[in-house]
Amino acid sequence: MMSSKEDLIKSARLVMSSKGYSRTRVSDIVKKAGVAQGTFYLYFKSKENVLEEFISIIQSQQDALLANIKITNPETIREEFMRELMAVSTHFKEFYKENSDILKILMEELPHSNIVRFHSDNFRNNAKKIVEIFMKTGYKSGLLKDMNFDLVAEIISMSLKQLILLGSTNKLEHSVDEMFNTFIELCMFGIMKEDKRNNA
Amino acid sequence: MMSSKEDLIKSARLVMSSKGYSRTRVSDIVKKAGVAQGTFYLYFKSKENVLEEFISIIQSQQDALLANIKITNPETIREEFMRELMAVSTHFKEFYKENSDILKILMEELPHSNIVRFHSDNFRNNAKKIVEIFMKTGYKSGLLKDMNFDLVAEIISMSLKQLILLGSTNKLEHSVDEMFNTFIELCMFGIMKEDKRNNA
DNA sequence: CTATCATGACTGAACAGTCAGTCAGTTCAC
DNA sequence: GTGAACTGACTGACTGTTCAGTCATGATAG
Repeated sequence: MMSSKEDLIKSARLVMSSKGYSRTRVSDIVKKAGVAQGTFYLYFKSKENVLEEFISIIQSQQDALLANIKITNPETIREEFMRELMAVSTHFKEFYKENSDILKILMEELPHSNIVRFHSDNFRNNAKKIVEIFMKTGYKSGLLKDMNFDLVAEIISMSLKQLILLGSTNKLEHSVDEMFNTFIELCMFGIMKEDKRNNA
Repeated sequence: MMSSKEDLIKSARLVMSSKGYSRTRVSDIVKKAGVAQGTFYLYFKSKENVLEEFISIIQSQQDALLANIKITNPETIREEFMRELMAVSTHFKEFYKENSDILKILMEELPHSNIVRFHSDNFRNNAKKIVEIFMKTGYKSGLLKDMNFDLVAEIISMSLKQLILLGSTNKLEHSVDEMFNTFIELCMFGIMKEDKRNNA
């Protein structure tokens, strides 16, 4: 048996991720949850308060994600490095799959809602930080090129973000998993043939 | 001397790209344009009609972009290929810079507005098509690896899209130009050192 | 005089948020 | 064991506001 609050959150995730926050009516949410309009306001101060609820869900999920990610040690060999990269990317994928609906809602509102903006830096920076630490480790081990890692981390976490949005918008020719893996391969090796590179 | 309609479009670009379509009020637009509420409806059937206006602006700009892009011939050598790649990416950058505000508005509304969705496939496919043709040409010339080019084109155009969004949201530590160039480098060569690759 | 362009007060629908009231369930006094 | 008193989750009709869109009227130019 689900509580009314759980019903409401579940409905809000569903409706808001398909219609977007602004277009979603409180009446849509309560109708889907099968409760009265007033019940909504027993559990949420306002419509916007739902976003805060979402943020706290993401924050706790993110803590769990970070706890699972081990940073490679600097003496890592290539095989070890690749194995750990795969492990990290698998954790990321799972996190995104679990929360793609909420993440989509929050990211769409990010530029327009002060509440979301206030909390979101935290998430973006954490994603970026993981990528960055990972790359610096790879560089120290002599596996990666010398690049502007801050910049590359920004680009990679930005693209991952876009993948999340696409993932919840279902009209994809390729699965998110497939895109995720290819994206990582692309970032690691590029599309240029290696034997042609030294001609430059 | 600007016409009222030009004023209104300029204002709509400004307000909608910062507040988003749903949160923008017609009264915001007319206030910024310095005309009365009724004047808006002399030039636009409805608020939503502004989006259609935006779409037609993008479509004509896009036609100009496509006209400028030459596809490399299959016997291209590496230097020629890279030069053409740079030329294409420069054209893209200019197109994005010119229209980033409108593109941001349309992309945000894409999952929620039937009007935008209806027209947007066109734009997304064209961006993807250019990337794809370019890669296939590179592959035929023996410069690029054998990959799932449809998938890679999807990923690259998706990331470019995200770059546009970031470009109009000003809170960036790196310039869009810088990110754009690094992104292309990343896609071409990856971050992995080439001499380590053959160990796999 | 007629056309076109512009105005801004007005309308009505949609919506977020409220509140007086219902009712199933629980406590407790006798 | 009965019923009176109490609780609090839940209801949905209601309210005040916001806002897209209208229209009667005014200004200006040819």
